[in-house]
Amino acid sequence: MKASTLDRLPDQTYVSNKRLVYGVEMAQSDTVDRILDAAEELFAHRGFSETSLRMITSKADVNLAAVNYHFGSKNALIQAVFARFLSPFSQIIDVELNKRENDEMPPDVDELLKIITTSIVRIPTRSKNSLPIFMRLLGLAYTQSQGHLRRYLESHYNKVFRRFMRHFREATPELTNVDRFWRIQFMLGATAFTMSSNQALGDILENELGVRTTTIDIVNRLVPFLTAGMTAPVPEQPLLTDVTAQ
Amino acid sequence: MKASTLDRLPDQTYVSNKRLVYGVEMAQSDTVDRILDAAEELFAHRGFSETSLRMITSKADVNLAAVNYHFGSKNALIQAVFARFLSPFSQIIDVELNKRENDEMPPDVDELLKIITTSIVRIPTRSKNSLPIFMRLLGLAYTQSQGHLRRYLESHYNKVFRRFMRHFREATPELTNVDRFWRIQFMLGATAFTMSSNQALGDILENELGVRTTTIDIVNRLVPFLTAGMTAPVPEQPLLTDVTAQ
DNA sequence: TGTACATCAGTGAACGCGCGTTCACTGATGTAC
DNA sequence: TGTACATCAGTGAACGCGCGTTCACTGATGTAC
Repeated sequence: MKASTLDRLPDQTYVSNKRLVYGVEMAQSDTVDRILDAAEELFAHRGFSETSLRMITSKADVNLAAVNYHFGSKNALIQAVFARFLSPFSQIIDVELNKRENDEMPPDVDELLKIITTSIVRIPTRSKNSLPIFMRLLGLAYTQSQGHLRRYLESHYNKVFRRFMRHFREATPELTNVDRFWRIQFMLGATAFTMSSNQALGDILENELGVRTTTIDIVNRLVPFLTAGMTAPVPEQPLLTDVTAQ
Repeated sequence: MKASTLDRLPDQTYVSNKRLVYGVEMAQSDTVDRILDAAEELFAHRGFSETSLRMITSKADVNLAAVNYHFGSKNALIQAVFARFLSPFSQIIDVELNKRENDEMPPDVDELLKIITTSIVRIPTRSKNSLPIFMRLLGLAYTQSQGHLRRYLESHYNKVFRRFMRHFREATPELTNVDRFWRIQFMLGATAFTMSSNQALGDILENELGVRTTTIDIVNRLVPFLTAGMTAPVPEQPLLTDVTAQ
């Protein structure tokens, strides 16, 4: 198809000019992918409210109305950006958990974290920045108040999330449900935050110590930190007592 | 009402009516505080870009133009909201560190975290929600991309931050500079993120397990988690190897 | 002491701007007969 | 096979709206002489 198009270059009356870039025919509905690519990068760098459709469409080099034509609204575009990462991720995680559930020994905290990190690394990437962008988007999803996004994520990925939480419960039988809940939030926080400031933090470190850190380096440092925190003994005496009940 | 108020306070005939509410003289420029109170609550709940000056001024019950009259711009208002929390906080931290620097034993990681948490709790509060609001604002400061805010915080609080970092370095001599840098980011992340979703996470937990968690409860759980992560041994073998150098 | 002027805190209305969304329209391709 | 109509993927221009900011103005209080 590609070759025949090139062969018939003189009478390319069937193929629109827009689809012919450097003589190569682009994938069908190229526009949708171009919008998603531009949107995910701008969202990751600036946040959702701070990124306008005009920024996205001019970066993607498509018409302003194309976002509403293909996605319906800005909010639906935000959700689509997440779906493109999360659908393969949740599939990979499901496969991994299926494998482990046949084992005689249930995975411990360290192994669970390794399942997540290796699954993330295995998401099919579109560029070498995909991993930090995905991490940063996850961080933003948690910290920017986007009600529609929370509802969307909950309705689409709640099942795999709960399945994973069940494994965490089995891996930490010594924790109460409340302690475990908060420690999981701490883990998510350390991860989402670090990944969301990934680039900026890496630049600071390079300036100060002259060392370049890759996303994979950070993950390698993060896992032992999280494992230690997750499996730390629960102190008997609280540090602060709640005099004001605030 | 006006006459009887003035009867009971005969010496205050110069005080304007606006300053006399329920017979109590308000602090000077009541409007400024009302704006700050409304702004900090709305910023904490919705984020900076998502909160308009019209929301703030109508909640504070002041004229729309009053924000620009007293603060100059929306960005300057955001900075003022932070200054009201951070100025007392950095003073308290300075006093605490002065005390400890005369000790023969330098503080370890656990003690350093306790200094921070007890200092935060000691910030003079204006309402019983001040603590979660402050925590959430700190989280937003890190995760929302507000260049002006980062520059402001850096120029005003960099000194106390670096002083604290020096103590962390002395408390963790076994870590390389790079390892320590990233672990400090993990700590900041877990804290900022958890605190910034404070309210929402507490609601989820209450729904699922029927338990109410206060901000102080969360801090009590966070400190042992962070201490364990910060002092975890550094593994000799990396989990993932950097084949793609991404 | 009275008068003139200055300063301060606040106000109401308007400004221009960028936003997400809508709409009528086009031109290429697909389908029915 | 040719013709008529339908569908699809856009496009250009405009829409109304809410935004941060500005500006001329007011009325109370402070200061100088």
